[in-house]
Amino acid sequence: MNRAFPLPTETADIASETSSTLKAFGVLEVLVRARRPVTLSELMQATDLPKPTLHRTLALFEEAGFLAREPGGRAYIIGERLSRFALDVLRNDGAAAERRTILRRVVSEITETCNLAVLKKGALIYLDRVEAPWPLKLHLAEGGGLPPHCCASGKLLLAHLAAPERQRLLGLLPLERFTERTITDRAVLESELDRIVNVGYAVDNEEYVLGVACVAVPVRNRHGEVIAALAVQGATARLPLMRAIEFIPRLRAAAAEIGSTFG
Amino acid sequence: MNRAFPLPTETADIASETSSTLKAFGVLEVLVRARRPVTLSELMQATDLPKPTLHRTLALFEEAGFLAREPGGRAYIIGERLSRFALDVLRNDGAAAERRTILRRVVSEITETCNLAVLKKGALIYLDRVEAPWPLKLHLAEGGGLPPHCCASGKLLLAHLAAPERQRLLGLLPLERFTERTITDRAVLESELDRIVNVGYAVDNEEYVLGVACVAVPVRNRHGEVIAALAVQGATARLPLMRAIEFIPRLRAAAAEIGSTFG
DNA sequence: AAGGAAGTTCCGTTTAACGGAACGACCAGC
DNA sequence: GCTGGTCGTTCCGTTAAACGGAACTTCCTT
Repeated sequence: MNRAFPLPTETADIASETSSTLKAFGVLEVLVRARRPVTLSELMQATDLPKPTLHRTLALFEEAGFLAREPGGRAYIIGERLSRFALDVLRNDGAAAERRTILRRVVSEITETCNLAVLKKGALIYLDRVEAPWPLKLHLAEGGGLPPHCCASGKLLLAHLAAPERQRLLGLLPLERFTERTITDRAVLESELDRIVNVGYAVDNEEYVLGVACVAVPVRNRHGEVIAALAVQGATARLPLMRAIEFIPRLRAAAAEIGSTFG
Repeated sequence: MNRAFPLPTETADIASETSSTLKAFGVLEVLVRARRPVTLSELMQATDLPKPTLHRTLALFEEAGFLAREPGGRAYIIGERLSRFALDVLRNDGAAAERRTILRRVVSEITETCNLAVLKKGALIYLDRVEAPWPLKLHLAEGGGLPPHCCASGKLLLAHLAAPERQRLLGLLPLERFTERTITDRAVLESELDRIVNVGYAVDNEEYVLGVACVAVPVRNRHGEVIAALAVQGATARLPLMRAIEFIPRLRAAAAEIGSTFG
């Protein structure tokens, strides 16, 4: 099972940890940083833990639904329960409060609704959202998330995926039509994504809901990787796209602040 | 420190968990679902764990940077390390995104709930599941999985096990009765499994829940081995078995796509 | 100052975690 | 089919971490 790329091993030596719980968490951290299914022997190399210990730990997590096995293989992947847990963490952690403060400040300055979103399983999920005090509100993404091909944040995050990942998702997304402006052609969407990477922001000009426009800018971590999208949205009657675009410098500044609240 | 709102307590009893690690994880799950800093005594109520145990667990996480204290208070908040961990989890979901996208497309085409499942320790476990937008939903398999002898995916996966393994499981499964259609006779089940292998799909005609029908087809890896089951399920009022069976060609196509996403 | 509730520490007991070693499954080359 | 090697799984005697009742401290409240 010699894979081309070794796992990241920056982690402090997990093996010397006395608590079984922290050891287990260390294993999960390694596993989660690999962007692919991970085998037991890879984890042995990355963690220096003895084989039976690792095996026991992983079996425990599998049993509990935090991990699962790659079907048809033996490698471990992230389970449903861990995925849910992660989303809860990002929505509720202390840094979320900080991010919300930043969001609130932007909203009060530009008087339009802003939100912060990530991609989860190919759908756009809001981490947070602050409404501007206009009577005309719209409620999106109650549960499962938004289709990424027709909202500014979604297109922005698609645009910044690694090339192979982007290709695969593009090949699979249904590109459902919601308005006459929704991009439903794969080639058109692809060139739109390229354009987004170049100009550094994405727009949604009534592509999902008639009368609603959006502009999104990337939120980057300290390594410059795009990890979330910050967007302003509003009714075009009040916020025509041209006006939304004027907010971009302000959004970028907030995105930088927000980015620094992520590890 | 009596707060106005109690913590969500839906969690399965953490106290009865034998593994210290899972106990600890359960505590984190509770903590993370609260939308605010959480005190030790609140966690005592929510988890039924004894005070010193909780205190030790929390101190451990605090020491390791997974948790922190509310500045100026004693309540626990999410730490930097847990936050980073969560972000890594969400960024890891490439393959899951792909599979879910395929599932979503099928669901939007046939407008019925679909799921992807595997056998784990003799129980049927959902890998993923996408609901159709019908008001009448049913929630199955929250935690431990479904009995395989009375649902389409379960029978399908049993049917494609290697002969000795299949025999062993058949000998062990309790074949509990859930409706008057549940197959509880070992010989009958066995011939049903043989039939399933021949026709290439399995059905559940109200064998587990009255009024719910299912059809499942195999998902195969590149070697042709059955590694998972793709199933459509719905209320018979809307989805009588005959209609579900008409979806089989569509399901097969999706199963082929899904199969190619596995190693 | 007293009473109480929440948080912390102590420490003898218990039990889960540990990991070397043996075993089993799988694959490749012969 | 056999053989050597790798990876995953299980066994089981040993060890040390987790356990939790009880006592203690801190910080409110009255």
